[in-house]
Amino acid sequence: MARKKQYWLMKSEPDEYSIDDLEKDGTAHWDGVRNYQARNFMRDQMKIGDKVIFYHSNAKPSGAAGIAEVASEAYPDFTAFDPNDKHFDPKSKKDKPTWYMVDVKFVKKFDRFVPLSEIKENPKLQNMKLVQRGNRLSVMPITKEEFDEIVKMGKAKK
DNA sequence: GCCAACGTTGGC
DNA sequence: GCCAACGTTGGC
Repeated sequence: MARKKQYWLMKSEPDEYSIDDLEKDGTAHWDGVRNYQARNFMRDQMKIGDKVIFYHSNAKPSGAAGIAEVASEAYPDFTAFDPNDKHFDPKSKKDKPTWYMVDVKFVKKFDRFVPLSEIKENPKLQNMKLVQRGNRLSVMPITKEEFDEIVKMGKAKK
C-alpha cells in the first residue's frame, strides 16, 4: 500500500505571499526556504497529495489561514542560482543544489482565520512545534489529528 | 520597533 | 571543535 499521507504546516509572510495570492494563482512554488531542517522535510518526506496548513507568520495577527496540497516532488530551488534574486545563495550550485522546493496547490481558505492565540489555547495542539518556544521552522510536520483540529477551528461558527 | 531565541559563520 | 559575534525569524 502507498505510504501514509503526511500533514504539514508551512509558514509564509502574507506580505510576501498570502493564502489569497495562492487562491489567485492556483499553484505556487514554495521557494526561498533556506533552513536545512525545513529543506530536508520537503526534499525527503513530502509527497504529492500531502495536505498543508497554510500559516501566516509575521502577520496581524499570525495564524492558520487555509489549506493547500503538495503538488510536486521536491526540485532544486532556482531562486538560489539567480544573483538578482533576494534568495540568491552562491553556495548552491546547479549541479549540486543546496536548496529545494515543492509546488503547492490551493485547496481552500478557512471560513474563519485561526489566530495563533487560539492554537495556543487548544489543549489538543500543544505538541505542535509551532507553539513551542522559539521555534522558527518554516516547514514542519504535524499529525492528522492536529491537522483536523485546525481545520475544525477554521470552520465558521454556527 | 523591540527583543528573545535560534542558526550560521569564522577566528582561534 | 569551541564559542562569540552576527544575522534572521517571528511574536508582541
